[in-house]
Amino acid sequence: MSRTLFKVPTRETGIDADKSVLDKIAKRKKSTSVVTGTPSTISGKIALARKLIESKLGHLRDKFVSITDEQQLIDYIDKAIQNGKCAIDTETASLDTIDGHIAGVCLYTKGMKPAYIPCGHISPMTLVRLKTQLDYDVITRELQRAEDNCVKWLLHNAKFDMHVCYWYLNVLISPFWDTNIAGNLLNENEPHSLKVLWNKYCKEDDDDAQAVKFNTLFEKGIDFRMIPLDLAYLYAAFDALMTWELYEFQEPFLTENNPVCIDMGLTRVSKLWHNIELPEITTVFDMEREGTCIDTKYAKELHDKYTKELTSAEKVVHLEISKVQHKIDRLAVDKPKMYSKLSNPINIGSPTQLAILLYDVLGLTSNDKNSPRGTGEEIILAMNHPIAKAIIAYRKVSKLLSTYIDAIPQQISKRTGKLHASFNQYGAKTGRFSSSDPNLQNIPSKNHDIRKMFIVPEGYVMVGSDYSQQEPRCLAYMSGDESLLDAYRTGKDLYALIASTLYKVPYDECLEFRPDGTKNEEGKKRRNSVKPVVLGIMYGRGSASIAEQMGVSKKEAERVIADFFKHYPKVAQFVMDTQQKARDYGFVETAMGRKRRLPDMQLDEIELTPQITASSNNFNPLFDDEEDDDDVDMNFVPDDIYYKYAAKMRKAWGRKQKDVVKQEALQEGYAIKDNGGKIADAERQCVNSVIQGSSADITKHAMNQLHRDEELKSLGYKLIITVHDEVIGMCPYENRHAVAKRVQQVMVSAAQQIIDVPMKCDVEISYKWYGEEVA
DNA sequence: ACTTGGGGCGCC
DNA sequence: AAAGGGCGCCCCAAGT
Repeated sequence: MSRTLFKVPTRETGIDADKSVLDKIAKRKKSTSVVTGTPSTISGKIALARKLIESKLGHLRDKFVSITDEQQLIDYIDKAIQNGKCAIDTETASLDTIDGHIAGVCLYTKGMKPAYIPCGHISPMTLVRLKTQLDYDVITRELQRAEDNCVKWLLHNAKFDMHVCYWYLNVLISPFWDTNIAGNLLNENEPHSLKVLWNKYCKEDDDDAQAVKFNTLFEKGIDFRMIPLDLAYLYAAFDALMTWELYEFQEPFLTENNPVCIDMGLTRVSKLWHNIELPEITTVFDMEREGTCIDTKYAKELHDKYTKELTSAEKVVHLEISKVQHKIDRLAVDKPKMYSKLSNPINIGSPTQLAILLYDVLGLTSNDKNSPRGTGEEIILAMNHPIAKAIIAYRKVSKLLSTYIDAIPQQISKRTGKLHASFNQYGAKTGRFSSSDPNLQNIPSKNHDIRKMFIVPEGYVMVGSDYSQQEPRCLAYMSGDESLLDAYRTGKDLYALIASTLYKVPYDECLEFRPDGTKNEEGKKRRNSVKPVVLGIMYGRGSASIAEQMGVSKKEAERVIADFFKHYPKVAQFVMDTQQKARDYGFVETAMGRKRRLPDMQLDEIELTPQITASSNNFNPLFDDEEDDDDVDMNFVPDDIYYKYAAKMRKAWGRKQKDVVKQEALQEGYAIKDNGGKIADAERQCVNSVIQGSSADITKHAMNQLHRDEELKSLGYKLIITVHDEVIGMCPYENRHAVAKRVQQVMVSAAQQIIDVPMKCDVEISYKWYGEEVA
């Protein structure tokens, strides 16, 4: 692998260390810890950590090792190379992998003691780096030697440690396994922290080794570099051991020809793991490492502009409030409790205060039965009160300012001057990415102001590429509906085609533009009105909701939906089959075989629990003694009773009627737990998981292909952002045309390696996100 | 002082 | 009768 390293990073000596640490020292004189018993001084926290570590991990003192001798490390790496595998984990001062500090590296390979190699530890008193640790250069050299000798690195949450090794030790790690992501593939419905997984799947002895969470040993915000070396290794080395053991547990499940894998029906999942998710780790790591440029000067201008807007929006609201000051005064007398919750001036950002203002002061009513005191946009605007628009305007500006304009520049790395957001590869249970710190997947798109903050370096252009109708194409493929597939194969506009069949109007009359290029408002209307139907089916929406989206009556929507299913019968079949599969097996699968387990699909409609109360019909004083419990199944429910109430609950419409049935059952001595809601939720998730998850399969595969494409590599193309059906990269200005062409080819071919439907991909070249196109 | 849950809202 | 899939972040209010 010929990935270029940057120049040797500057390393902290520790002397100029964290301002936050100094702050804490300064603060400690002021703070009192008497009340809570929680130590607030550094030395107090360390003393507590010592006590806890010694009691919980003291027995590991001789089983683990702290490496501070060069030859010892060389021997360790020799063994790792000999074994061909090594678990690695890193400890850091904070969760910041770029502007923070490393504390040490944990290693484990079979035949050796789990090891901690401290390197960034400092004296809590003087903040000077401890001299008893190996030099950074030695650790870098040895890790690089292992990497060069193709050691298969086992990690948990690999991307984090890859960043740490890269930014603080200048070593690029090639991950061989990630127990976090693998864990998600094996069961997305469980917590995936290393300790929890290890305790659940690997711990052999209840009393002996017990994985202890960081938070239980260390006070919040403690800098691991200050933990003394004789303690640090007891906690840290365990992580590498746990990662190794968890890998050994997971490996058979995700190895294609292993009987365990076959028996568990994980063959396709294992392929997904090796062919997409595992390579994706490096793809995403490199993407995050590259980061995004932010136009900070422009951000400042935006700050000024929107701050002014916020102030004026606030004024408008308060002007409206001042008009009803007399009513507020009256509230002080009528409902003092309510009044006391109001600040002066009223905080528009507080839902509580806003609700009091709208419902108690102004006496307005909500149009939403489900939230009688709601303050959401729809409810407020429906009130038709002059204050409504002002509140919404204030909210809009406030959101933009606090979530984007002000927050994003703050997260720019001091070290690189770029924004290095996180892209969480298994952020969603469907397999989709999520993004955080900051979330680059919810940057406003209609308002171009914010997106224009995202720029590229001098001499570069931004290359945005997005799949056109990715999810509907997945629906066409997964359902195998010929009419739907035909629409894409003949290159027709899907929505126009659907509108044409549903409204029995010629196809050409359902397009936004006529052949001569002029706008056809009627056509646009028809086309847009069927979008909610397709989307609704993919989201598992009901007819009422679709009707609202379409702007027609519920009846009309039902007719259109029924018509849709009539014309696209395999879509209807697909929805039913998908749900039935989930009921039978407890999961659904994407195009690549990614699983979404939906255990709620296998719930009984209702659960009956016998109520042993004096008033109930089945009360029997003889069974009231606890000794009798052994022989009697206290939860026994006759079948006929179950079916009787299941049927009654099914027929009962609305909460009121259901409550009546529940009361009736209670009289007969049974408490009903209604699972109807959970099952309905799961039913909606079935189809959506398949479509959303298959789309994720495609985008992830495309990202890997783009990342590894030799032509794109030589053209200097780099990924920087992904937003579900969209991949954003950059390249040198002069290569823009070649890159655009190639990106499109790769995106389309990647999709077609997964779904057999023609795919369309639009590529745009610009200098900034949503900037004007560059020719 | 810090965490948690809810409301609200930005995106696909 | 009502029925919206998947996220993360902001703020507030209440709980520890």
